[in-house]
Amino acid sequence: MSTNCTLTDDGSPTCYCPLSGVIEVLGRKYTMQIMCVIGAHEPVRFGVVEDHLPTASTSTLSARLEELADHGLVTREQYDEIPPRVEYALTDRGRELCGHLEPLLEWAEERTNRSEV
Amino acid sequence: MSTNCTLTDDGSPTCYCPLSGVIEVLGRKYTMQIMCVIGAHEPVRFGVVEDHLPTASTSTLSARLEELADHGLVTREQYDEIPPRVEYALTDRGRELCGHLEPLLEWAEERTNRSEV
DNA sequence: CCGTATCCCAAATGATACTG
DNA sequence: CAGTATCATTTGGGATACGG
Repeated sequence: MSTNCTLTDDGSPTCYCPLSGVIEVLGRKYTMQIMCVIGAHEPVRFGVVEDHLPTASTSTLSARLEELADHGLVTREQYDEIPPRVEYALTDRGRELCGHLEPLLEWAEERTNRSEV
Repeated sequence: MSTNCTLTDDGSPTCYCPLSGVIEVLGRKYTMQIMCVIGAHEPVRFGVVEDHLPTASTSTLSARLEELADHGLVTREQYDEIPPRVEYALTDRGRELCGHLEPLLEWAEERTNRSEV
């Protein structure tokens, strides 16, 4: 249930031993990016997300989106029009998460652009 | 090189299309946790990290640690004593990263403890 | 247009044993 | 103690084609 981590001997932050719930999803490929893409462009259609993650396949994107919806991080609004339209947006919790993710990705991006590929 | 993302039409944050560098490593299992464990206990020995991530195998942990070192996020200090001792700590960049990771994991932990497994 | 269903392959993780 | 090497396995992810 909890972290079962009582070793923080120097008063610094606790650690986060268990690997469950949201973290597992976040670890999957493209998940963090998807969250941020939605956060930056919501409401956003499937195709747009796809455009932003050109290297991700349809099925992967679909899977990620579903997982995120299952975890209550994004909403999926379907409009029965012709042509069909579906819009994804963040839930309140998703927005919370995104607030943490954005600075992280920004940081990672900076660091990547220095010397690595 | 860059994000190639110029679609931020509403003035909100940019998005982070490419999946490279640090993010790739962060996506691997246990990476975020390892960073935070080191951050909370540095300098920390291999066995201690292992104790904090009971479900991770030796080889996985070893691989992660090496990747993190390769990316300049952690340092590895080896003392040629008997018994051998190795200590891991964060680099400046690692600490930066950890600063982003901690709130994220904290948030994730809270959320996980609510209803999910 | 927005996906889901399938199949296949590659990568990643786990388990274990053995060495400096 | 701190790993590395190896092997087996699982899982994730890519491609594709078809359905609503």
